[in-house]
Parts: sequence; C-alpha cells; structure tokens
Amino acid sequence: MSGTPTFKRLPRAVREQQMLDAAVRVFSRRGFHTASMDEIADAAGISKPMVYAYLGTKEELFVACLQREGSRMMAAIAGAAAPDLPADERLWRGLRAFFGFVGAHRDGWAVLYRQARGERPFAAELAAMRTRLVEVVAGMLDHALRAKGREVGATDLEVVAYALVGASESLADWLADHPEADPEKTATRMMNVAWLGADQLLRGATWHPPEA
Amino acid sequence: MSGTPTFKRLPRAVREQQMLDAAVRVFSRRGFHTASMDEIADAAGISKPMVYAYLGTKEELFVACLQREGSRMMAAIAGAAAPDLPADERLWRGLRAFFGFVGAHRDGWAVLYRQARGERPFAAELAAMRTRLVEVVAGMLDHALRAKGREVGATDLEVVAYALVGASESLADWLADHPEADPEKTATRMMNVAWLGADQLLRGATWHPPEA
Amino acid sequence: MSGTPTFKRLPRAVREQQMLDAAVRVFSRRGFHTASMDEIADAAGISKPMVYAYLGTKEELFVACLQREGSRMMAAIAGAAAPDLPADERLWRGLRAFFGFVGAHRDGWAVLYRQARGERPFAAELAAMRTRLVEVVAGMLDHALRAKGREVGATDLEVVAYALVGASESLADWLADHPEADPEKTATRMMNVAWLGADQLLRGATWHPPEA
Amino acid sequence: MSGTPTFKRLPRAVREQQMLDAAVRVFSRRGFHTASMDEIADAAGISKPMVYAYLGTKEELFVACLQREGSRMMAAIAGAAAPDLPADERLWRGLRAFFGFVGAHRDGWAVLYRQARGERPFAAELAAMRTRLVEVVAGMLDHALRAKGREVGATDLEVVAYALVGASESLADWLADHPEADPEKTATRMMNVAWLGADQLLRGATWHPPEA
DNA sequence: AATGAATGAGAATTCATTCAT
DNA sequence: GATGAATGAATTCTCATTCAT
Repeated sequence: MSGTPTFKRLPRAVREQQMLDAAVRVFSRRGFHTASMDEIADAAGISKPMVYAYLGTKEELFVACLQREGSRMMAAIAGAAAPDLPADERLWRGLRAFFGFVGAHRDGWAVLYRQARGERPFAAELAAMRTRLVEVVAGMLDHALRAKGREVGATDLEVVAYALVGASESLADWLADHPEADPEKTATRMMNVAWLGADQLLRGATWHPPEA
Repeated sequence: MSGTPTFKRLPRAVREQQMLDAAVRVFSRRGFHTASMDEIADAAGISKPMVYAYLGTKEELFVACLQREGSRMMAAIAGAAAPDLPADERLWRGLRAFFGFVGAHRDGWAVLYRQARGERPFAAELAAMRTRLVEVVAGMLDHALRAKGREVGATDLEVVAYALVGASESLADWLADHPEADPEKTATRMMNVAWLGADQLLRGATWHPPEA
Repeated sequence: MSGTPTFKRLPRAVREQQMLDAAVRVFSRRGFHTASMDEIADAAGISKPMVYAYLGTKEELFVACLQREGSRMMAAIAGAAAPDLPADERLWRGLRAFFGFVGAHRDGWAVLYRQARGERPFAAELAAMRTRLVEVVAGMLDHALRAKGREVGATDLEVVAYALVGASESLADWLADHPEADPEKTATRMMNVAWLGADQLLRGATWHPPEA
Repeated sequence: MSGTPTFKRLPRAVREQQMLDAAVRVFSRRGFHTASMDEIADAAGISKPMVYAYLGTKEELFVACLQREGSRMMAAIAGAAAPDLPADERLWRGLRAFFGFVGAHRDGWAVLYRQARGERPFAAELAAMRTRLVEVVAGMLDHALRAKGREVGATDLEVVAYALVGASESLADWLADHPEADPEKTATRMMNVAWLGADQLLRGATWHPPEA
C-alpha cells in the first residue's frame, strides 16, 4: 500500500527512448500534423503529460525525433566512409551506408525527412543536416580534385555536391516507397550517376551554354 | 457610383482563377495544414462558401493548385525543349525552362511542390507529374544513346533519369530558398552535372562495386 | 435574341406542383433537416430563388407539403367513408382508404408524417390533422353507440378514438417500412383490432382496475 | 476555500451520467438536429471536448440517451409485469408501468422517442426496442390464448400486438403533451381498449371484409 | 419569369496543452 | 514519477437565404 510501487517506473533515459521510438513511428506513418499527441502517447504506452514532461511540445518532440534519426544516419555514413580511403571508395561506402540506412529505417528517416522538408518550422533543422552532408560530399570532391592538381570554385563545388545529395535523397524517397527494392542496388545506381559525373568533373570537362 | 465597376459578381471562371491565385500564395507561405480556408478566402477577397462552391474541399483545392501549377510548368518545359533538337540542346533548354519557371514562381511551384511531397494525400498526384518528367528525360537519354548505337536497360535508364530529376528538384528547392540566385546560372550548373554524367553514360562507361 | 423566350416559362400553378412533388420526394427520403434547399431545387429542376419566390421558407415549404399530402389523404378517406353508411362499413372503408393511401404514397405521406411528428415547428399542423381524424372516428363511434341507445363521456370517446388512430398510424409506419406488405390485408387486420374493441365498447363492456 | 468541494474533477462514471441527463433534457426540448453540442455541454456544466471524449459523436450520444432511457423503461415494465401473473393482470400492470414511466419522464422518453422515430439513423435502434415490446405483448396474448385452448397465426398475433403497442405509444405521446393528464387514468383507458379487443380475440371472434 | 453569384452565421469535431491528485 | 480529467481555441464545412442581372 505504501512501499515501493513496483510498477514500470523506468528511468528517464529509457522512457525517453521509448517515446522517441513511438513518435518516429507515428510521425512517419501519419505525418506531423495528422499525428496527434494522444496517438503518440498511446503508441508509447504512456500518458500524455509524461510526453510533455520529458520531451516538451509537439514541435520540440518532432525536432528531437529529427535529431536522433539524423545523427544516427550521419553516424552510419561517417562510420562507413573513413576519410583516409580513396575518393571513389569513400563515396561508394558513404552511399551504401546511406541507402542501407534508409532501407532499414524506411519508417523512420526517409519519411521523417519527407515530413520535415514540407513543414516550415523544421526547415532550419533540416537545412543544417543537409549542409553537413553537402560539406562532406564537397570535401570528398575537393580532396579528389586537389589530388589531381585541380581546383574548382567553392560555389560550383557546393552546387555539384548539392545536386548529388539531392539526387540521393530523391532515390532514397523512391526506395522508401518501394519496399521490395534493394538498397545495395540503388546505391550502385546512384554511384554510377554520381561517379561518372564527378569523374568528368575531375578531368576538367565542362559544359558551357551556347551563346544566345 | 458609375465609374469603374466595384468588382462584384464576377463570372465563375474569373473567380476561380482569383481563388487559385490566392490559394497558391497562401499554401506556399503557410503550408497545407497550417493554411486555413478562412485565410485563403480572405486572400481571394471572397467568402468561404464560394471557395467551397467552386473548388470543393481543402484537399481538392490543393490538388487544383497542384495541377494548375504543374501543367503550367510542364507547358513551359515542353514548349522550350522541342523534340527535334539534338539531345544536349533539348536538355539544356528544358533545364533552363525549368529553373526559369521555378525562379519566376518561387512562391508558387517550388513551395507547392515542397508541400505536396510531404502530405500523403497528394503523393499520387505528385508522383504522376514526376513520372511524366522522368519519362521525358529518360526519353532524351534513350534517344541520344540509340543515336550512338548504344542501349541501356529500361530500369537503369529510369533510375538515372530519376536521379537527374531529383537533383534538379533539389537545386530548385535551393533556388527557391535563395531569392538572389540566378536561375540561368543554376540551370548551367545542373546542366554540367547532368550532361557530364550523361555523356559518360553515352560513352558506355560504367562503375561497378568492388567485389566484397 | 429578343422575341419571346420560348423556354419553359410555365404558369405558376404548374411550377408550384412540380416543386411540391420534388419537395415531398426529397423530404421523405432525407428528412426535414437533412434535406437541403439546393437538393429540392435541383430535384424540381428549377433554381433556388424560384422556390423561395413561390413557396417561401424551408419551413413554409415543408408545411405546404404537409398540407397538400394531408388534404389528399383526408379526401381519400372522406370519399370512401360516406357518412350515411352503417358504422362498421364506414370504419372498414375508411381504414381501407387510409392504408391504401399510405401504401400508394409510402414515399410521400407516411414519411412526411414521420418527419412532422419529430420536428417541433410542425407539431401544430400535424396535431390539427390528427384531431380532424380523431373527430371523425369519435363521431363514428358515438353515432354507433347512440344507435344502440348508449352514451359515453366525451373524453373517453376521444381517448378511444385517439388510440385507434394511433394504432392505425403505427401500422401505417409498419406498412411504409415493408414495401412488400399488402395494404388491404393490413387494413383488415387493423379492422379486426379496432372493430372487436369497438364492438365490445358498443355492448357496454368495460374493464376496471382492481382496487389496489 | 475548504468547505464543500466545488464539483470539479469528478470521476468518469459520474460525469457520464450528468452528460446523459443533460443530453436527454436538451434533445427532448429541442430535437436532435436543432440541439447543438454546445448547448448540451453547457447544460451538463462541462466543456464540449469532454462530451466527445466520453460519449462520442452527436449521433452516438443520442443513441446512448436512447438506450439508457429505453432500458430504464423496459426495466420498469418488466419489473411490474411479472410473467407468472394472469394475462389481464400482467397487461394492466405493464400498461400502468409504461404510462407511469412516460408520465414521470415526459421530458425524457416520450420526446426522445418522438425524435428517434423521425431520424433515419436511429430507426434501427428504435425498431429493436419496439420489437422487444411487441414480443412481450404478443407473448402475453399467445399465453392467454393457449390457456383458452385457442391458437392464432404468428403474423396475426404480431400485428395485433403491434397495433396495441402503437396505440399505447400514441396515448403516451398524448400524455406527454398534456402535463395535467393522469398517467394512471390513461393506462386505464388504454387497458379498456386493449383488453376489450384482446378479450374478443380470445373468444375467437373475428371480423371479415365483406366480399367485394 | 428566372438565375448565377454571393454570404452571414453556425455546427460538429479535433487538438495541443495543463491541472489536481 | 505518473495520470485521468478538463478546456480554449481553431478549423473545416454546410446551409438557408438574398441580390443583381
């Protein structure tokens, strides 16, 4: 009656992960706006006030999801694409890790990502992540170029990297929508597009608009 | 009292366009869920029931926006990339038209597009549009390849096209977020990425994953 | 361009009947509140303002329906149950006319009636009709009683008549819900209940509550 | 500050009853469509969302009212008309209980009932209740008939029962509209009508339509 | 006589969020 | 640490009704 109520009094850290798991699941399947805090609390097997107590506002909760999933992804990529590998090897491993992650977390990241893109309040968060990615890719390219004794303007580099990242994201979307598709194969395809283009770039080939 | 008519009681066709204009504006700035029908009606300078009477549900209204903007964009691209031009010329003109359109309709398309991606109910609509685009691009590539006496599997072709479209969309997003950026220049950059990659492809170069 | 527009400019009386027909149909199928003026105008093949011009408010329109159908029914019954017939003959003919009418107008009266019962604003209208009916029935009974040299208090008479009318309405409801049922047979059954009871009454039999 | 608790934060069961009470009151006085959820919430002294949380949709709420009142009434009748009593005694007690209930719940049942009859979505619910009643009455009659060694076709029995129930409902309506009327007396009157008719039936008297 | 255009007002329903226990 | 109870504030959508032509 008084003693220790041996319920499920879990330590905060554990509860938080449970909640995030549930939130990612629900947000993914239903979208940020369509998902309700009730749903999430239910899915987490916990009462709403707890969600608020631990993770704050719906918006904050979403950001927390975004960040957890984001860093997991970055970690997966970074872990695979060690900086001391040759450029093509790094790119390949990075892509494989990326698509592998998306394939394994279809529910999680790809859709969260899709959500985040559309909802204004998360643009910043997302832009930050993408920027980190773009920087990594741009870094790879730059490194490779310098190795060949060549150099390209920073903006150009960035735009190319941006395009590659964009293409990858697009294929990731596609992958998320095609559960039967093979992440590895998708990575290979992306690598083909990316590498062939990048390779040209490395060789100094450029296309110029015809004079009007 | 006599002068200019005070803009009341306009014919349906006119009002519908006004409403669509307003809706595109509001949805763009606020997002599908955040935008309210009240807001849109206000922005259109008309009462809510008229919006419902002419364009239906909020969802239907959004689809109407999507379709109007979508076909405008397709028209712009199709008008620019005449099928009888050489492949690189077509690609270039198509890209220029695309980025030109996005640049001129930052408010409209790019953001609508961004919205549509995230909201489940519009996935189909959007997928349809993207598919049309992918097909056009894949067609270009195929045409060019055959001209060189080469051929590539349909899926591979599609994925490459998909990646190119994805990259373009990404840059379009970027463009929409950078009002100072120059559409033409962005098109040139995209063309570089796309063409260099495609060119390789045309030559038959391929990248293969190293054996595990 | 100017001459007489030979459209469907129908005389008012005709239009009004068209509208009432449509209104009865729609109200029947959808209920007073659920039916919309739009629906009714559509069903009548006419524009809403015309409905308002000719038949007024929704409520007034409903009353008009009620009255038209009500007098048709009363006419049918009165036409059948001539006052110079013997009491049982009158009752039988009256019932047959009543159930015949309901059977033929399932859509119209029975449901309108059902509607009217529930909606406060029409209670008066309906009560008036029912009262007329109750009076007729009470008259029949009284006439028959007097013929036998007996007499019954006015209230008692009214209540009995009320009960008979109620029972008939109930069976009418049942009939309206069972399209396959035979009106004539239903009338016979009601006649059995009514006449047997009334006959007893005519003989002076009465039931008294046991002393508590 | 300390004294009587200010009636806040009541347990669910209590609140639900409060809400049902309020809903019955409001629906009765205003009708299903005319009543607004706001009104009901107000009448219950609680906020709208609680009503939705506990009792669901307006329609569901109405059904809940219908059921609560319906079972109360059935309980009252069943409690009074014990199955081991002789037929006339049972009928009399049942009727007395019925009219007593209606008299005491004018606000509640009679009007709810009146509402339910008219609104399509509740037809089923109501038909179910009425069927239970009809079965009880038919059972009584059948029992009495068999006791006299007689038997009547099931349909005939049902129709007679239906008519009796209909007559009672009609008188109940009348009672609900005449607050000054005495339930007991009304029951007596109904008993007269019912019993006299039934008694005839028991004796085997029948009325036949004259040959056309 | 007839109608397309237009709206004020209101209704149901949902949600993020917070007390009181 | 944990929750059932509670609500203010929106939001979508519908409708009866009326002008202006």
